Amino acid sequence: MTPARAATGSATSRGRRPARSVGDDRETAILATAERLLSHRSFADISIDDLARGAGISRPTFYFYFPSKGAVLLTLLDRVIEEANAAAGDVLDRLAENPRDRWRELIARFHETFGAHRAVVLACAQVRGTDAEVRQLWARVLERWVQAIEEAIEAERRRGAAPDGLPARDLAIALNSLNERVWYATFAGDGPAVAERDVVDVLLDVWLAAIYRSTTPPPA
Amino acid sequence: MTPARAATGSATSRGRRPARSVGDDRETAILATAERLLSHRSFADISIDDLARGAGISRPTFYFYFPSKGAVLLTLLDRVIEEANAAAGDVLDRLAENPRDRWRELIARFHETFGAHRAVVLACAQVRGTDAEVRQLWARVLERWVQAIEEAIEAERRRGAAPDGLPARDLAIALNSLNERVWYATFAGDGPAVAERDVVDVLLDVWLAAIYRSTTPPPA
DNA sequence: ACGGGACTCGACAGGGTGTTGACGTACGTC
DNA sequence: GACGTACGTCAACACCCTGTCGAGTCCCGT
Repeated sequence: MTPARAATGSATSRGRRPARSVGDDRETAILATAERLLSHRSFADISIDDLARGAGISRPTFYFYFPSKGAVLLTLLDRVIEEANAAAGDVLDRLAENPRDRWRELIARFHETFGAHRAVVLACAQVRGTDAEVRQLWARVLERWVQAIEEAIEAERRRGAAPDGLPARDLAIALNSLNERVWYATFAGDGPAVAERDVVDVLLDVWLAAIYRSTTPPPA
Repeated sequence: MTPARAATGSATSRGRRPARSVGDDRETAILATAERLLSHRSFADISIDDLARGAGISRPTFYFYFPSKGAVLLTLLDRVIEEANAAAGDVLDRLAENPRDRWRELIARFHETFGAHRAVVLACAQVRGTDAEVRQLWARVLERWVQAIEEAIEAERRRGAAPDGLPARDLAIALNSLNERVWYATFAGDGPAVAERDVVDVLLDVWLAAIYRSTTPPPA
């Protein structure tokens, strides 16, 4: 078994020599099938057989590429996270320039990335309860984001732009949690949710209020 | 089939005459078994056979009482929600007395109720993705809470205690979402979470900041 | 004593998962 | 150009869980 491995790392397995084998196509086909099916029905309603047939292989062959259905989702999630991190870039380092605009940019970038892959995000949220690997990956990623936000808040406090208050880490956790749940509701569309058009501004408003106690934080 | 029905309604079926039949005990036993097992393993890892054996009956007999595993959880959730609503009482009507204390009371009451039944709450959050009935019940309940908070915010704005800003409904949705996700993380214990001891104060702080832009809202 | 509702379970059908073992097929090697 | 070897593939199997059906038992009111 070569193709499928950790998925905790970054990308597709670095094959030794020739690369571009048949299996590479198949693996891609499985992934593509998964994301496609996910936009029409829930993850639980997709069987391994569906994935296999969609990729033009038999069910046992699926196991040659991935150890389980969950591993496929894990790989998909991994990619979305990469993309989100890339989209976020170094916005947080340029906060002082214009806090409001930078925070908005950060939230908007995440919103775009998650929105573009809502099927994957939604599916992950749904299996997080049952799939330990997805849960752990998400926990690790969240921890990084929380730390980044925590540091940004502390920097804003140091420069006197934000008042002291809650421990920065607790605030960072709360704010990240807020976004996660609000996006979930907006993308899932069941239950009370903020309209997709407004969600970035709503989140931004709560973030600014919680961090600065003001909607117009002072620039450098 | 008498015992198990909607579960959307309030409590156990009002039997016609004699009541206290064997089935009543069995139904209770199933419910109790479910809540007990839930505190040791995830909902997905509990089979109907486990529930049946735990209640001292065979698997087919289980189906006499509940149409599915999900229906058991639904009933459990129903009870927790009743309890939460009862615990919340009319706090929101007495907001103006002392906004900070009342909001804190509201959050603390919910915290206590959910904390006391964390296994059920956690399980519901996990199956919400797969079980349509749980999802719908939760959506309905959330809608009620959102409306209550929305009205409270509007009342605070009318009396001049809270500034205008985001549409009250959007703010109410965001704040409810915040609590839900933060509690989930705290109770689940995986991934970054606010310590259980601090969670009420952290939530309160964000609520006050978002609603009043201040930690010390003015009393009547 | 009897009809019927409450209650119970053995046995089955169906569908999903994960594994095994054998079979092709390509390609590097001597 | 015969030969190993690793890649890629699948039929068939064992297993577990769900939901249902039909055949029972027990008890209560008439």
